[in-house]
Amino acid sequence: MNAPPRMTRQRTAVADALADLADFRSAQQLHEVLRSRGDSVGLATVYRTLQALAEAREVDVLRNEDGESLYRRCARREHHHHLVCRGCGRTVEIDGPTVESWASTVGAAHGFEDIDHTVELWGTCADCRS
Amino acid sequence: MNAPPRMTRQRTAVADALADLADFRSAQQLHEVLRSRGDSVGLATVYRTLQALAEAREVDVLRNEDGESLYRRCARREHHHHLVCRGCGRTVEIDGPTVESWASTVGAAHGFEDIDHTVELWGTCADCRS
DNA sequence: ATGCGTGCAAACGATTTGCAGCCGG
DNA sequence: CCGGCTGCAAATCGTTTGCACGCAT
Repeated sequence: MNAPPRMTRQRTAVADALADLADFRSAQQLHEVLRSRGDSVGLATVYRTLQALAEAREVDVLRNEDGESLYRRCARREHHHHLVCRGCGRTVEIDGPTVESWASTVGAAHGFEDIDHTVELWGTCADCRS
Repeated sequence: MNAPPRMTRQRTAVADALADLADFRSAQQLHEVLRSRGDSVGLATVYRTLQALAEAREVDVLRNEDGESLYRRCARREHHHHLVCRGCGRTVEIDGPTVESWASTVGAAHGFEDIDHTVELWGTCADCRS
């Protein structure tokens, strides 16, 4: 059994920041947010905490077009997809229509197993356009 | 107007390697393939060439789960998706069903523009499983 | 000739990790 | 008190870039 994570000041700070922010943010951006809030936390700790949260499925992770990891505390815990603004990270949770079953069907048809799929939408939101 | 690329030994070597290989490969893997073939090419040149080929849409690029870029010379030039083996990069080109229109519809519905989408399937092929 | 293309090594930027000290349970 | 957490700095690692030289055109 994994011991539950310790409630440290830093972990709380990161969790709080994620709870407030509604958009996908990089570890570095979160680190900056924390710093400006006064809840300064070491960058390495931010990375470690986000990794832990992601593993515990408490936050969603995805990679932007530059390959950076972005994190976000999503409303629904079930599997879903996102429409993310390239500029500010603003996010809209969306339902992948039939994607799920389609994915495993196609995969199986070609002899592949453990099928996983990536379905994300990127765009520019109204604010970032003006 | 952009001048057409010069036909150098290195560019030819990279293009040939891509033509032979059917699977998605990283720049470093290609560099190694070239080396073992005897067509040694500088790693930086491999990166630069792949970048150029990608820009010219002669090869497809996608990021694996580690954020590395993988390249492949796809059969069809039109937009399509892939089912890629996590182990060996073996690839099957697939049609995204209604994804395209679905993407822009959803995007527009939320006030987003310049919608782009990522739809890729990852799995383990029969060979990599045995 | 001309300047794009190359190789090499240094520079980069995001992320990870080693290690000594701290503090939550 | 004890071992997981932290912070910091050093180490990774894929990828990019500066620069002097070579070669395709």
